[in-house]
Amino acid sequence: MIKKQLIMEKALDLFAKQGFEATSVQQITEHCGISKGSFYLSFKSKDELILALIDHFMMQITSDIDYTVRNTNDDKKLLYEFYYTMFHTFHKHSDFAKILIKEQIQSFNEVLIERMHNYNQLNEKIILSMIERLYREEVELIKYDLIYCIKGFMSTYLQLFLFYNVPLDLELLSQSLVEKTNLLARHTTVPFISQELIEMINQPMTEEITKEQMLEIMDKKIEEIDESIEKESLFLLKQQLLEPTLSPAIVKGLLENIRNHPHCKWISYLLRRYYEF
Amino acid sequence: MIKKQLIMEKALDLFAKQGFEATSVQQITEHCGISKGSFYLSFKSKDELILALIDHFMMQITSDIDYTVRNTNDDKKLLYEFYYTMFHTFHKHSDFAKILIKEQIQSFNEVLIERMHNYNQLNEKIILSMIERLYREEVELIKYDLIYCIKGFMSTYLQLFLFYNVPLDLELLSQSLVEKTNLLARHTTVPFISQELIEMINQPMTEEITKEQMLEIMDKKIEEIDESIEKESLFLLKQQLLEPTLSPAIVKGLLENIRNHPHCKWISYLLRRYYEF
DNA sequence: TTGACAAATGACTCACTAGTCATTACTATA
DNA sequence: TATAGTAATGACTAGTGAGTCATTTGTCAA
Repeated sequence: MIKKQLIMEKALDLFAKQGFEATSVQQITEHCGISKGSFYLSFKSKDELILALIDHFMMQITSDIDYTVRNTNDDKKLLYEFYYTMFHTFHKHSDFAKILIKEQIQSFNEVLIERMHNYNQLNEKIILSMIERLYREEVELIKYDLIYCIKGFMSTYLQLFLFYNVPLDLELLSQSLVEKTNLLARHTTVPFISQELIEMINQPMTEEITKEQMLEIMDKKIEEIDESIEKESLFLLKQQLLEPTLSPAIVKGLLENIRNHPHCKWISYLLRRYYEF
Repeated sequence: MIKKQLIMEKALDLFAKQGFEATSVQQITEHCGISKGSFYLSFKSKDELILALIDHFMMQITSDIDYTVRNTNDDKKLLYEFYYTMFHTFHKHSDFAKILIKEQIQSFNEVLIERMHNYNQLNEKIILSMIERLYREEVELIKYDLIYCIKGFMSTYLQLFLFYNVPLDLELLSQSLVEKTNLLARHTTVPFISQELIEMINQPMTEEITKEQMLEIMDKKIEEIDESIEKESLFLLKQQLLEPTLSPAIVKGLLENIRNHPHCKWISYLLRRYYEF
């Protein structure tokens, strides 16, 4: 167990400096003063190591932030405490944070991408709960945009103190972001990210949607919709899905018909993926 | 020449899917239907290829945005046109954009990091010029924060349409960001990023500052400052730099004295790096 | 001291990569 | 058609990396 921690610590060092791909197991074991074989007694593979690191730190970071949000009773202080804790915990684990930002995950294995996706959703949930508690129905239409703005603030200002090791005043930074967040929450009138868009995004990317699921959604939407063109298009597309008879050009045209209908974005997206347009 | 473009195109494909490191020259040439030797007739190395790609696209993207900002005469439309062009150009080159986000550069060779740093500064300049034109002295104190917020918006919303290939309404997105930017520009009162901080950051990271340059800065600051403690601390630190006589603890204490003085952040940062505190 | 078990080692395998270069295929001119 | 010059090839080199496993070292109870 101790060995495992040693390896994780030293590997973190090297990953933060050189990146994951560029660091060999050899280097890690040398840096630990152990043999290569020994490494494989603690971890089945290099991938298992990075997974352990990500789990270890993401759990800490996530729970730090979650704890703060749950245990700050004073609503007036909530946003400030959130930002402060977030920056503070990332600062505490800055080597890990560097890895997180450098390796945009993406190119790793499936398991890892899935895992990061989950942590991401978890964090979004925490932010959402905070927003809903602070602003109530006032932000109903713009709450998802607010999440994205907060995440935007986090990422740009994080870069600042991770990659230029400049001394920063976290208190001032948090204060400044509190003001910005309040401004956006109270005065934004043009929402961009709708409930539907969020559903599209949070759909697990890997999993394929089945034809049956699509048919189900289409049935529901056909009932919901009043506009005749869209309704008929949707109906024809449903027929096409059950029994392909129409030419690609027609299918594409029908898809175009429903593309901009607010209730059809999700299904038109699925269909486009299905037909590989 | 044609060959070069073919390679760049196909490589872009693979890099966007798998990442730069994970894509071998072999794979690229297979994807092009040419031999390995042929690759090396067009590019001296794999690094030269990624450099060519980055230059090719960054120049296009940067000049697209710059053109729009320079040629939009109507101030009322400027912000909108900026966002729209930015998203539009990144969308047009979405494979490249993916690479840009995935490979956080960082772990590449020196030349590339330097190059990206330059494009980054160029883009910040464009944004700054836009902000100054739109809001004049109204934003003097918060203009750098505004740049960072705009960059934050850009990066989060870019992620949205790069990694979930969801159909997005760029016009609405741009409108929505215009509103947010205006809100922040007109009502923010708590600045975080000062002129001095920006100078710290834009300092080329690779180049080492010489003792002489530090002495020069210190002389200037000693004259500027009125507060006696800070002034004396700075004076002692200057003596120490010329002729080390004080113990590390004392030096650290003196540094602590000047750390929070608004005029001394930069020099205290340099000194801390110099003494490796 | 011995024997049994666990922990640790590092030489080794196998797969893969960037980059080279002698050879071959192609092209255009005389 | 012959020839010179260019473009393209792919087997090859030299190197690296992840992961394995026969062997050695350490530990502790009898």
